[in-house]
Amino acid sequence: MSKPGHYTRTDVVETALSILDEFGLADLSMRRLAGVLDIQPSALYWHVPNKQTLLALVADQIIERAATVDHAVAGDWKAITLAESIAIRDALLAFRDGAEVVSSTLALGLGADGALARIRVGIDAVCPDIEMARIASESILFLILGQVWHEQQRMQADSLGVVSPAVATDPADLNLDSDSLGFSIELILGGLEKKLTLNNESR
Amino acid sequence: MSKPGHYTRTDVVETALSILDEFGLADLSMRRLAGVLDIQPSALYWHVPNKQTLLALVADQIIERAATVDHAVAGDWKAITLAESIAIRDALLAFRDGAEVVSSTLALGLGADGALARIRVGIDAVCPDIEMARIASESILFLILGQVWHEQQRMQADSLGVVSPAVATDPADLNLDSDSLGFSIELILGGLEKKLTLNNESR
DNA sequence: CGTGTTCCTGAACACTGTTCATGATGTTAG
DNA sequence: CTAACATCATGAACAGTGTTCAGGAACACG
Repeated sequence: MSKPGHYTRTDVVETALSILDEFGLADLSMRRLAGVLDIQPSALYWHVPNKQTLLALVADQIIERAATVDHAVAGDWKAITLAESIAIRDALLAFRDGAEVVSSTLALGLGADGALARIRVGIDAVCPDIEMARIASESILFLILGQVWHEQQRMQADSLGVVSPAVATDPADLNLDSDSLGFSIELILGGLEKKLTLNNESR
Repeated sequence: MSKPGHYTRTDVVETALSILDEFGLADLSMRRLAGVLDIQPSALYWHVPNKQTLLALVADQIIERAATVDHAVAGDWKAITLAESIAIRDALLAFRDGAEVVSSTLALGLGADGALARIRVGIDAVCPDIEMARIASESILFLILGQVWHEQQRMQADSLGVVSPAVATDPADLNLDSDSLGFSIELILGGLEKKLTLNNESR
């Protein structure tokens, strides 16, 4: 990973992403990143104004790599939204501490807006109330982030080997967590559907 | 805030809580905490093994102070769950960066379980499937944490005065956010109710 | 009086993000 | 060909961070 000459901003972000994935957010320091690139830490500040925006760029990369969902073939709006959510979930899970990185940069409003946009497409199609669509989409995003964050933190705790192994290595756990998210989202979509039909009947 | 003699663990947590509320999580360092107590930083490590568990104790304090909800007078299970959720939301909002602190310690599994327990009481009463109740309760908790975290981060950004004031000081925003949470939770509770009645009809 | 617990001191270690003056490249213009 | 310029890097320093550890003062108990 040590190139001969000069680096570009993309190289820096890419390397940061690989460090994040291998060693976790806690070990992603500017000094370590510079070390991997065989560069002085101060050199990073030519490519990036500070660490926070570096992390924002990393977060953008993570959700940009979420698998694309074919809306034409995916089915009705609920199926589309669910598929899109699962895609985002998988993208977060694909990188160590992915959920925490995206959560933070999203909270700071520094990026990672693509996730919300992707969730909204299915909902906007059937929900005329724009405010209602916004709240529902944000709720789903919070659900994904919260659950994946929780799961990834538990993975790290498990790998450090402190928790009880009886619960930790339950073979059905991964599937169960995957179903958990699907179920939670179905709850929201079901509730939304209910509210939508009620609004239609009242006219 | 400087006592004459020795301090107890409660004093340390209390002081940490006050620093958090006044200056925010970023400014809550062990050195600053020690300074307020007029004590060497190393002295803190007699009361507490490390900063993370200190923050966990702070998080516990925050959600312990959530207003109690009278279940007898609050109404049906949906009203109870909503009231409990609003109480937790208010507790998080009562301290600066409250949502971030609770989120982190909850993700690390170091405490703050009281929040989940409070949300569950209303749901457990009507949902026989224990796994279903768990997922629904966790979803609501993630919703609360995500939304309040977002809101508090925006408050700090506003106070630093960088964002556009046109949107920032919208007078209807606070009420709107409060309604947002209520609406999101209603979505989940509505979806849950739907699933429950379907299960009942199928027997 | 001596022993033991409780709480704290002071110094140090190994980090962290960030700034700044300086310098070596390579590209472009006169 | 030379002078200027943007690009990308150096190396040292600043001001902080969480945490550890040997030691010491104050108090209670038998």
